[in-house]
Amino acid sequence: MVAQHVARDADIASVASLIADPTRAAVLTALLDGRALAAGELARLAGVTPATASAHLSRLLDGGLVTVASQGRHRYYRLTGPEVAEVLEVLARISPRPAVRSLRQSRQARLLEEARTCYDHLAGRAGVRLLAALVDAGYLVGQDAYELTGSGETALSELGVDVAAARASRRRFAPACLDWTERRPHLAGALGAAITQALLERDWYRHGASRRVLEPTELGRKGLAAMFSGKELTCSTPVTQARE
Amino acid sequence: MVAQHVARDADIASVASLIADPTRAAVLTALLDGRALAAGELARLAGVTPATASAHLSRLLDGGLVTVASQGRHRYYRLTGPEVAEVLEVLARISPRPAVRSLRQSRQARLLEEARTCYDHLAGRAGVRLLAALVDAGYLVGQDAYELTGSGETALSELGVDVAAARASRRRFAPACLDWTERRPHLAGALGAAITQALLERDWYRHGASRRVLEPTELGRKGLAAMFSGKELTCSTPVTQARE
DNA sequence: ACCATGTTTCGACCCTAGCCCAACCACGGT
DNA sequence: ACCGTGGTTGGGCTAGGGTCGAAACATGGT
Repeated sequence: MVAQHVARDADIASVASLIADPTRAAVLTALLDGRALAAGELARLAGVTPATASAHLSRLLDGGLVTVASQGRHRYYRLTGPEVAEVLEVLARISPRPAVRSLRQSRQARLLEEARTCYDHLAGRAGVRLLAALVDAGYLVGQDAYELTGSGETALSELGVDVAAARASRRRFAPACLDWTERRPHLAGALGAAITQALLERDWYRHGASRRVLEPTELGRKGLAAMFSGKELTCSTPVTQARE
Repeated sequence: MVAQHVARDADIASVASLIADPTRAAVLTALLDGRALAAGELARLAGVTPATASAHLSRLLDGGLVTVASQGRHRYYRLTGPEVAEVLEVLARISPRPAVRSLRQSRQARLLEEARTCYDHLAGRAGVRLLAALVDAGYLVGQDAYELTGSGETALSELGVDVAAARASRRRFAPACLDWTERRPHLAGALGAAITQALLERDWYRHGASRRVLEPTELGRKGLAAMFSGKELTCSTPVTQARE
């Protein structure tokens, strides 16, 4: 007697098995900031030999989770798209938070919780606070998906956000995304990405050592404080700058 | 030399590995309608012996993907919550659509595409059409997340939807959810669930043989046509009723 | 032409994890 | 108190897949 209802669903097990391996998960996580990385770099980040990494990348490629671009003798891998990043984010939401072991890791964890990119938009405490501030200021209205008000459009344009381009994109405009660490929403979608880009271009935030971590600059602290009349958006007592 | 940046993220690999096994994926999919099923029933659905299923369920339990309730000599398993269902749904979105093999499977697939539950709300072509109709009728406004208009509140209340309860729920009220098969949004969240419940209670839709499939009744066709002044919401040429 | 660097392929090893069978435990009914 | 059914546990088998070293392939620089 065989299974009565053969699942006629998509084959989620095959995709899940691609993410299920710790090495591949590390690779995907490393790509979570949306940038393209070379195979060797990914091997190093994941802590395996190039041979092993290559095998994994080949499987991820087959599964359509990553795409590759050859450039000279390098091969740059990147996530196929936001859908893949979303899967990783949603998985993280129901994954056990690992116990912190070492001081170095604990610092890393705190940095990630404070401010990071979630594929291409600001997440973590800073992301949650930013969304709250934008709503408080009357720049955004809505609940789970937001719309820009007139004053919001002006304010963001002044910041250097290309609102028109964000609107023209085929992506959802300004959906909320439940933050993985904060369990409260931050701003995602085309607008979230555009704002984050502007923050980086203005040098209000900078990529940290681990790339996904974002750190506010002095300029950024002041700029944000001015923009939202003194609301505390950045971590006032910066995480101790231990260098390893 | 060990990995340079040990990922300080959640351990997504462990959760993914729980979903990665075809048998466990089948079990989770079977639970995707939100109901609680007995261990033996799940074993039968997944096509394995009770012993095997028990081992799998035990792992899913450890991983927090399912919860269990003992009732007499039965043990009823259910998904832990909507977050788990969301993971499965999002995974399905980037999973390869399996090639249809047999006629029986093709029928199943068509039924699933036409109308099904997505955890606890209507999905598939019918779900997408329903959302479009609700927006067209001016009952819902918004983009990625919706709000109920005055006329919408009246209309849905008449249908037997408990809008107040849906609003009181801690869940997001009326977010859009990108449909896995249609790639267009259907209505999710507390309101989506409440509407679906009302449709079932009114006997406008009934559970199909495979439980996740929903089929409109004659009453439902007429009711929906009247409610939306003739818009075609249900499949006019019903899928051929082959009985195996 | 040659070498150095980055990447993939091949072969071999090991180990995890899924499967079933059989026995055991738990609960209900008679 | 006894059986029958539903469920879990332990043992043994097997297969699939992750790992690395060595070698082949590709590209760029000298």
